[in-house]
Amino acid sequence: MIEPKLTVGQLATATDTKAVTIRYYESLGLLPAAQRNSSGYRLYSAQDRDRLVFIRRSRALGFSLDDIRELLSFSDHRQASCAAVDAKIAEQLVQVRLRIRDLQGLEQELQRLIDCCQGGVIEQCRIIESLTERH
Amino acid sequence: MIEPKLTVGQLATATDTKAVTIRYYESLGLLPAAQRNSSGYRLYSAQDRDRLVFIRRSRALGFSLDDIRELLSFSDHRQASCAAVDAKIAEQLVQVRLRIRDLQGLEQELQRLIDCCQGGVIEQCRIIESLTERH
DNA sequence: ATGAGGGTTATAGCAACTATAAGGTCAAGC
DNA sequence: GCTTGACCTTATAGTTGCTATAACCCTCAT
Repeated sequence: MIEPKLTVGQLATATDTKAVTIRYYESLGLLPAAQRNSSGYRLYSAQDRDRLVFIRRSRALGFSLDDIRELLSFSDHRQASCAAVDAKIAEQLVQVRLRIRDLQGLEQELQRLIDCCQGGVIEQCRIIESLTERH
Repeated sequence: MIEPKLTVGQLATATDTKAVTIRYYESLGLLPAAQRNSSGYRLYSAQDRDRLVFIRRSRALGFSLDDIRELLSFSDHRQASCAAVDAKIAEQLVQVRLRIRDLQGLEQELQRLIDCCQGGVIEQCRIIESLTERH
């Protein structure tokens, strides 16, 4: 059984991406220039779909498109050591953890602000006051 | 004692902001058009500085410049109820918590990826494989 | 008077899309 | 056979919150 090729809209639906985003990735070279049918429509194979899934999964994990370009080039060198991949994932984990700590700081600050407001008018509102104080 | 006015660079230093950013805020109307000296240099009062501190503190808490525009307008209506301010902070807290949960999901995913890699070559690397699987 | 270190404006670039315009294609229903 | 609507094409501009660059002006110490 031959694989059916997908149009950009079908691929978009299949991968929960927007068609414009797919074309955007192509324009950046993250996806190869798609095959075209006789009237210029893009056609995608299962392999193209896999590559897009890879990109979207990586994006969902917080990698930048530049990071992803690198990850993709790793995945194209099937005989290379996977140490570099490992390192890249580990570094991303570090970044994510930093960001979490960051946000937990904000969370506490915001909670503190909410706690210190007793209602009433702005003039007496300790929130607005707090925001004007330097740290 | 009269207040000394600050130049943009001095204000920048005093508030840990960059001069360009201050001018940018002015261009957006977040800061009022600054007073100028005879040769066109911007001059800032303590009140201007307070407003900038407010903006920067709010940015540090993750508010967008649009949010901040709103917060500033609240703080300019000193007799209004602070309920709206409260609500805005509470909403931001919700968003921050969502983002934290999000990132904790990523954290686990990344950890899982790292755990499943046994070293070796890319071809056998379960990380790359995992990234190509749809969720 | 010259150079360093401020200041001024306008414009372009960054990431990762998203939106819009202006048009070509295709399958279905009448 | 024709129209309608949903798709496709490209190119360009907008989004957020800055940052960088260019090209110029001002001030002060040497």
